Amino acid sequence: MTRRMHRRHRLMSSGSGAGRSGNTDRESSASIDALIYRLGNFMELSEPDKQRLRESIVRSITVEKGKNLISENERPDHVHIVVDGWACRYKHLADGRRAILAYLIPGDVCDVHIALLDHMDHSVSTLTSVTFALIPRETVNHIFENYTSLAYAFFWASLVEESVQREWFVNNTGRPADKRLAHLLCEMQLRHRAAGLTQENCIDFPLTQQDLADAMGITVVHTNRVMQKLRGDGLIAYDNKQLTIHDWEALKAFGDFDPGYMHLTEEALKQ
Amino acid sequence: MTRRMHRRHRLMSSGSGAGRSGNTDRESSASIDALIYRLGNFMELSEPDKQRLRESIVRSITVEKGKNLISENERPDHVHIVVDGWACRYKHLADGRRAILAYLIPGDVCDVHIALLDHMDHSVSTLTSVTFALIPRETVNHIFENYTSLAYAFFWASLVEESVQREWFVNNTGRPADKRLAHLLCEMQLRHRAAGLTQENCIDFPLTQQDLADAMGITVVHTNRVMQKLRGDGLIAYDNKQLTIHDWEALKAFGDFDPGYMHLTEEALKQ
DNA sequence: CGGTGTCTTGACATTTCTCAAGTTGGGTGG
DNA sequence: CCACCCAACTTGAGAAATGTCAAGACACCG
Repeated sequence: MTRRMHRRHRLMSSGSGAGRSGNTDRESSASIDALIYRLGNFMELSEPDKQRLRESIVRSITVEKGKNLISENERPDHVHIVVDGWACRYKHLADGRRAILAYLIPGDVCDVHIALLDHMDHSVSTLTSVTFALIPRETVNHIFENYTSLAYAFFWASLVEESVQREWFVNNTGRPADKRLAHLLCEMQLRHRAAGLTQENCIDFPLTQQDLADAMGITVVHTNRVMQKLRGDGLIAYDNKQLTIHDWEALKAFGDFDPGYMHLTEEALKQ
Repeated sequence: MTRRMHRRHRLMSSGSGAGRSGNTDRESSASIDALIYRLGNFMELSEPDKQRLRESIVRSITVEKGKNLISENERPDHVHIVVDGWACRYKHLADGRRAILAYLIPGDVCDVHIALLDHMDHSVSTLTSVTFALIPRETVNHIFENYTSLAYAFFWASLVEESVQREWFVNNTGRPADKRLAHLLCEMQLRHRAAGLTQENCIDFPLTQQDLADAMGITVVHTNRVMQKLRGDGLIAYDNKQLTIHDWEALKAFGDFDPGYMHLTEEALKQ
């Protein structure tokens, strides 16, 4: 009776990779492969389902660095999916600081929430220049109501995001700043790997120390010192917006990083 | 084409309230009204849907205080719903401390995750003696695949929980301990009110200071001092496991509490 | 070549932790 | 009914982590 879905891992559909960096013109044709790749982590999407997703995209837009895409309390008409670049969820604190709740990288859905909730409870803005693919809200609702397997896939993605949010909570609540940073870097490395955006132990890392500080809930000054410590200990290197993890096992151990919460497949973990 | 669901607020079905405290024998008949009440916050469930939910419950269990209900990495066979008492989600930190991720009160679903994910990424345990209603996982999957409106309702509950988790993240990451506690108490008061579990400005509050400390990521000692401060300032009173909020507006202001993230209806907010 | 954003450094202030020792209150066996 | 026991709550004093402020260094861009 119950058709169980098993987690399966598929390579991205032939010949098309989620844009690595810079602007290839593939993106302007609303490449949603990053999302399909990600959803495919949970279940194998059928060709018709994939096609359905691709056709749902009405257009794609590019937003320059540091701009608000969605503001708290709005109800956007479209669901946005990151195709290229880094964005973040955030809220403002009473004293004016910005609390970053999540980093969004290619394949991440910014706002499924608005398919069901009547307002955004946080904002989304870009940390680099970002390209988004847009699906009308009505289309998303239509998908939910007519294609169970796609609905499952979106629900799955949402549950995984919730799990990541819980781990961020644990990270910021229970670990000192140095381990906190180590843990965060481990996660970003793995998420990039799982999205096919990494060469070896190196990822594009265009964030400023302020961006990191706002996510970890510490000051820039302290972020700087903690970063120097990790560098000094030979765990990481950072140069020209490229982050290199010199000693993955050591960084993982130091940051108490256990990737179980990311719900990745075996393949994505090893790769 | 798209049938939009509007948020509606309904009183609990006649004559039955979510168990207030103590053990009434109503609970042993697998009262799931707390959940129906909660889901009903988003949309009016049809009578057949309500019936479907009630019939899904195969049994209810009572677990004594301080016991693990679900452990990390397990995949329980049933979805658990709190009917009476307080439980929590938590993870262990490397140094042995416990990080509480969420408090679960009547109407909260402990583990929908396992309908889609293959393992729990955190544990659930009781903070008081707790009664749970159980729905077999297979039944939940069946509901998802055959009753769109109920599936929507569960998805909605999951999105709201995610939103609450984000706010907990902001709270612990961006606010000092005293405001953190004020914010937490505001939330618990409102959640109880929205679940019909409050008289005036007073709620059952059976948590120890250790339970609070583990949720806020501070030590018991500091929790104690901060609590005294709120009491000293005349914001709250705490006696005999009853929490009284003397000055709601002041507590709200002090804790920067804005209930938007809870996605409650107007009615639930005013009441 | 100057300017602006980002990174880095130092000295001192504040929050929170640690440890260690009471105190209180409800429950339980004699 | 008393005596004691244990969990929970309180208190104090000193230590550690992180914040604040202020200034200088670096680097990229127009």
